[in-house]
Amino acid sequence: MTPDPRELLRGAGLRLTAPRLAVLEWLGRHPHSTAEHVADGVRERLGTVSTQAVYDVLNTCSRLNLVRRIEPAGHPARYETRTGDDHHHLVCRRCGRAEDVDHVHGAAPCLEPPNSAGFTVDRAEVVFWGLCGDCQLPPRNEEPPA
Amino acid sequence: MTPDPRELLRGAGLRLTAPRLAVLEWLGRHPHSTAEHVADGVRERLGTVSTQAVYDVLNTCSRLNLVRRIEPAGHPARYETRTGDDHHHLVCRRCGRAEDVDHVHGAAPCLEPPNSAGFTVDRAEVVFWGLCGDCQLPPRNEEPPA
DNA sequence: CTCGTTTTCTTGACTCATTCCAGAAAACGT
DNA sequence: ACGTTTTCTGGAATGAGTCAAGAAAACGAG
Repeated sequence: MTPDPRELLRGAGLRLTAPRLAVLEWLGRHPHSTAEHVADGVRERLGTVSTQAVYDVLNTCSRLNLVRRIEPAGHPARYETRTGDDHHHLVCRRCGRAEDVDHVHGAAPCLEPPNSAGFTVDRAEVVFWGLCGDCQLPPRNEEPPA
Repeated sequence: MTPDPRELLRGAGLRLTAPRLAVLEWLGRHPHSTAEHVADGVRERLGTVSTQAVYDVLNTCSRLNLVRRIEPAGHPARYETRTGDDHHHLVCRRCGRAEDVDHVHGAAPCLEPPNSAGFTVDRAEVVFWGLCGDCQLPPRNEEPPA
């Protein structure tokens, strides 16, 4: 289902450039990467790419909804190509790792804009905080109880 | 219901200091302030207080659950003294202003930790994004349609 | 396929919110 | 009143991301 980056870019009226293709392809394969991850991945296959170029691609594509940006409190932003469905995320409060969470109850459950004090609500975001598998074993002082 | 800062600090085993009292009092009166707001408010009544002191107070109190920190994506953190109940927030995506939202449906609706890929989920956070009253009038080019 | 225009990329300086550090100054138990 | 411990000050530093100006690619027309 991972759509061809070429298609995506054309569909959005963007020029096809090596950095863009590489970023989208990388993200398709590695969802929830940070900008730094993306930069690394992209450089691995293209050689030299400026950090700014990566941010440009990421920002442009976010704006056009080719990618979605997640910004977990206290961690650098992460990006994914799964857009369009408003799925939620599971985030590790220690390492920032993120995973997708499909809507729990059939449709949008608590997404009903509440009596919103003058606000125009257009989206509800749900983040489940916890510890990922790797970060659950942190008490690394494993002295056997006396 | 706003509890006495003095009580709170003592209850948490913290020393009573001018910056702490001032921060807590300010926050009680101005929920969802940013660190900068708090610093301004505190200085207004104490004269000189270092930025670091404000952050220290805020961090210490967050850790001890005397205050709660909200970190809306793309905006500086905001703080409030309403802790203990897991209410949600309404955030203006333009100016970052935040308002409280009591649980929409009786209990926690989609707060059920999903089948969490190895994660230990301990909290669900819901943010309603939109535009606050002041930010809804932004299209300031009000040419009448030709 | 060559040119010109427009978009994108590179480089490097810079911002902002926040933290780190070391020493000075307050709290408070005795 | 004192000494220990916690907290505050001042200033440098960090990390993630942005801004800005010029060089380099895309691509549509000829």
